[in-house]
Amino acid sequence: MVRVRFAPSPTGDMHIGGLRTAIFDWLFAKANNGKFILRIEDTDRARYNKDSEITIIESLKWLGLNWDEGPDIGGPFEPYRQSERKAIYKTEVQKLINNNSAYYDGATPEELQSLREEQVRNKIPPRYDGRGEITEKEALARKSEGKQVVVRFRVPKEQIEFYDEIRGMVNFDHKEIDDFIILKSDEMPTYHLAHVIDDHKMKISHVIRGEEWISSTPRHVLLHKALGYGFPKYVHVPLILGKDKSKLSKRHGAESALSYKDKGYLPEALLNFLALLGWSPGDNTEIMSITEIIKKFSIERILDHAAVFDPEKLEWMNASYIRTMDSKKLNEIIFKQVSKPIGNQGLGIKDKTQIEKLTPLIRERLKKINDAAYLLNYFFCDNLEINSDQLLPKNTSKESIIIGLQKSTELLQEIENLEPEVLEGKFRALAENLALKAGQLFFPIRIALTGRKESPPLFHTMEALGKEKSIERIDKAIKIIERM
RNA sequence: GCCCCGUUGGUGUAGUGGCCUAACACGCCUGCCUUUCACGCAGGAGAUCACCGGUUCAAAUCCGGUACGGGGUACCA
Repeated sequence: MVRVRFAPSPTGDMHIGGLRTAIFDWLFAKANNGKFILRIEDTDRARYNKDSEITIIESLKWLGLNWDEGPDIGGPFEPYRQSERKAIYKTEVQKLINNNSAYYDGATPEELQSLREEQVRNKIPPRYDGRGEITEKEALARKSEGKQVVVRFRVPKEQIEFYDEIRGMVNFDHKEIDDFIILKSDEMPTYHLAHVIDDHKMKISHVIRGEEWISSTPRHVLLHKALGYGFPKYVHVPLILGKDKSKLSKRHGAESALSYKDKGYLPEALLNFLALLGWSPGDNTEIMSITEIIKKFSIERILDHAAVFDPEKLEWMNASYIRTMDSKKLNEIIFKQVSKPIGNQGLGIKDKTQIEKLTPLIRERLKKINDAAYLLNYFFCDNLEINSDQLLPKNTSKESIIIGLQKSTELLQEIENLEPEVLEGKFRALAENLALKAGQLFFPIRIALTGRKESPPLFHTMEALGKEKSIERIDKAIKIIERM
């Protein structure tokens, strides 16, 4: 039975890198009919952030990465929050102490610091030498005096190796690893101890996590052995780097998962894109439904090197999803966006039917959903701002533009139903009568109607805008030109 | 410093010893379509597969070294 877990620390926002790891976890579980478990690793009280867990859960839910067991829904191995599992860790630590695999240590942070400094000064690798080891009795006495005591793991003098599913055998010399802390002075376990115990107790089959964990895996291997546990399979997935090839961080702009939601990215597009960072199906297909990705996903095809995050390609993929999206759904999400207040990337629109006829006009121009407000803006504003210079193309005289616009309003007045094909025929005829090229007439009209040089096809815009508004805007443009 | 992991056009990937005169996608450029933008379509530029050496009849693919990049070296995860 495949059981994988995503085990974030609630110390900040969920980032793209973490999200990608979660995606691989989830994909692997789904591909193998396994279980996906969410476990919150909140053993660091100093860095703990209350909102973080909420953000993490929201991010995963947004992407549709649903879990089978977790802190919110429980499961057969609850609790799924490490801070609630202290008793379990304590028992296991006691076992370790009893069989001499771990010891109490009374060295103070100051002592540790000076030891480290001395070692660095002498150009020897900074490593703890076990000087603070004390007996259980001494530890108890110290604690009652209010002094700090930790528990350290006694690293055995043996060669350590483990098999990484992506990279193969990895070897470490025991000299590289010093006696590390497994229980902190606040009686919280460290990550190393806690996750080993939990992965075992929760019957995790595959530990899928970021590459940054490779160097500490020997400790985990040792811990598994000392505790008498079996081993999970290790899968260290490549990191995601920023444009400058450094680990993705705040420097690279808003990269928290939820910020992509705010920016108008579709969850299915983000998922698809992220799945392709460090993995590929092998046949060069890129746009894939979630079902397809699950079907094709395998650990063997995960790459062993980091990938640079390219926001431009993400944007392309997002736009591609928007283009092929079901109309009803597109209407829905565009409306959701533009119904937001004006200051919040919306247009304050209350009536959904207003959007339905406009969706086809902006669909292929939309890269991100929150671009909708800009693209739709001129359909809804009452006082369109017009850059007067743009009304006069260089190749056309002021007079002929005025005449063209005037005739246009007259023409519009006569037409009953504004159908694009009909409009186009009539306006082309008008241009011909006035001895103007189509563009010479259409361009000023476009500016008058939209205030912009680019827009959806003119006559579709006219139709959407309606007769009254179109005439009104053209009249206004004529007045502007006359004043020039 | 020490340890570990990597290295195919700017970016993501394909490639698992001969089909590689290196494929696909994003981006970039040109043209077509068109009333503009976008979409779409047709082309193009861009990689001596990090470098050096070895194995082999044959290497992007296997081995070694070097360089470069990344990660780790905490009472953080």
